[in-house]
Amino acid sequence: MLEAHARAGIRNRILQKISLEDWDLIGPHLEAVTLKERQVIEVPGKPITHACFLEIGVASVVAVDAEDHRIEVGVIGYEGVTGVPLIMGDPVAQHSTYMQIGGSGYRISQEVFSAAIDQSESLRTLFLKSAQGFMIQISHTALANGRAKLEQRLARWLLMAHDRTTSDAVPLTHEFLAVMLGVRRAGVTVAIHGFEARGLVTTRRGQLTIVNRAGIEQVAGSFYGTPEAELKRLLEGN
Amino acid sequence: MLEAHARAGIRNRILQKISLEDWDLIGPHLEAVTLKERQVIEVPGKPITHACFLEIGVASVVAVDAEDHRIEVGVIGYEGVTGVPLIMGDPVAQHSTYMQIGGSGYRISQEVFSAAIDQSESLRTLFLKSAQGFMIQISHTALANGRAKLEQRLARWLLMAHDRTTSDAVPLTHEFLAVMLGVRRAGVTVAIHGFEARGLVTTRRGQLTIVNRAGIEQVAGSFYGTPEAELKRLLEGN
DNA sequence: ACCACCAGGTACGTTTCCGTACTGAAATAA
DNA sequence: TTATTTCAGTACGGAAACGTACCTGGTGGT
Repeated sequence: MLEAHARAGIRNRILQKISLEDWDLIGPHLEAVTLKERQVIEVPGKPITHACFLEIGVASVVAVDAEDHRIEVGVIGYEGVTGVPLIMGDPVAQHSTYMQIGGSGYRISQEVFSAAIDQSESLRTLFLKSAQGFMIQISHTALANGRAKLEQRLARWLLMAHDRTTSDAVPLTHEFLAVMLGVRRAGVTVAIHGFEARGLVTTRRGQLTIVNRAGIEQVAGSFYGTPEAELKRLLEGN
Repeated sequence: MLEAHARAGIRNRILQKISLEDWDLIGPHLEAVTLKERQVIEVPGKPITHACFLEIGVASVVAVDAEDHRIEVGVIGYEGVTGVPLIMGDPVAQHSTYMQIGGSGYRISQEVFSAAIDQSESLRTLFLKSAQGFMIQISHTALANGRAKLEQRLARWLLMAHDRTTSDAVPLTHEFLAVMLGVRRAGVTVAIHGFEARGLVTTRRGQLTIVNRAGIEQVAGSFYGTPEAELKRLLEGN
């Protein structure tokens, strides 16, 4: 439950963009939630119970196929909302979604969320733009997966995570980074060593800290940036 | 222009699904078009002028970044419609879209298309489901790009093309297949030889014919199939 | 304090695919 | 027909990443 006057403290970009008139459809139905790392948000094939507006933390959206091949196709943080299929009118989750970096947010039930989108055109426009931004992110994941080297993909991932966290620390094991990128754990270890040697990051057991973001951006090259710019255009734009 | 009684001959799955009431918003504004191979449909960063309902042929949707890395993220045929961003309320193309296999279809101007979606909720629901299906396709392209071998990705592509064509012939050079998959032309040549040796396809200069579809499905494994099944669920419903 | 476990460092042979490039054959244009 | 271009076949060294596996040191539990 969030009163109109409480909106000041909100970080979530989408919630911020909701107009005062639309706020009644959403705000009063929000429930503050803590989201621990590994907490499951959506399960493939199962109904989506809530949409979740993240404030802190990073959620991973992972595509899975029938033979259990899996790879992360996108991440969601304070700039977006989980439950994209709901926006598209599909109540069923297609992907596995879970918290990769713990945090907090506000959630709203599927029923209220879907009804709000149906009722308010301006709300729908907003959420559709958010979904479109996410779609662009997925496209560029496909591009990076097909064209980029491990090192570039890792750099891209770190930047996307960094965008969505408040500190420079990325509290993740090499193992999890490897699962998300769809590569070997050992491959991630070696790549991180490369970053460390160049002074781009420092590491600790289960944690990695970004020291030179510009340097990491240079490694990622243009595999990073387009979805971020496009989301900005979609939300701020015109 | 297409009168209601002319709908019988339509192959496009989305047009087929438009209700009689909604048809007035779309049908009378359709313009029959021939779509030659390589014909450009959307250019990244430029406004989308039309949505295009394909009847025959296959369109490639290609993600491009600032350094001109490019890879195909999805294909569209008679099961869908080009101009997905329009459905999401974005008038600007993000991807490069062009005909990969020539054919024909019906197009409708952006203005009329967008207005129709705004006006009719049932129409919007239909197109959103189509867009959601396309998003799933992109996700699985990302999965295949990250996890599958060249041979599996080639098999997946051939199956997706085959689904969208009327004959078993795929009139494409190895060069174009390579561009779409983001691999070397020589790599495609070798992979096709493998298929040929196993009796899965026959080849001619600039053309490839599918002989044993089941065999190709076996090669692709579960990298093929999920988006197709999900689209069916979305459109045929529940 | 001890133990069990987990994260990470490292290694090695192998596979896959790349970059490049040359050749011949087929289609197209002159 | 001949010339030209395009497409396909093939080769070779090399880079990238894989699968696997073993070992060490940090961390948390009891």
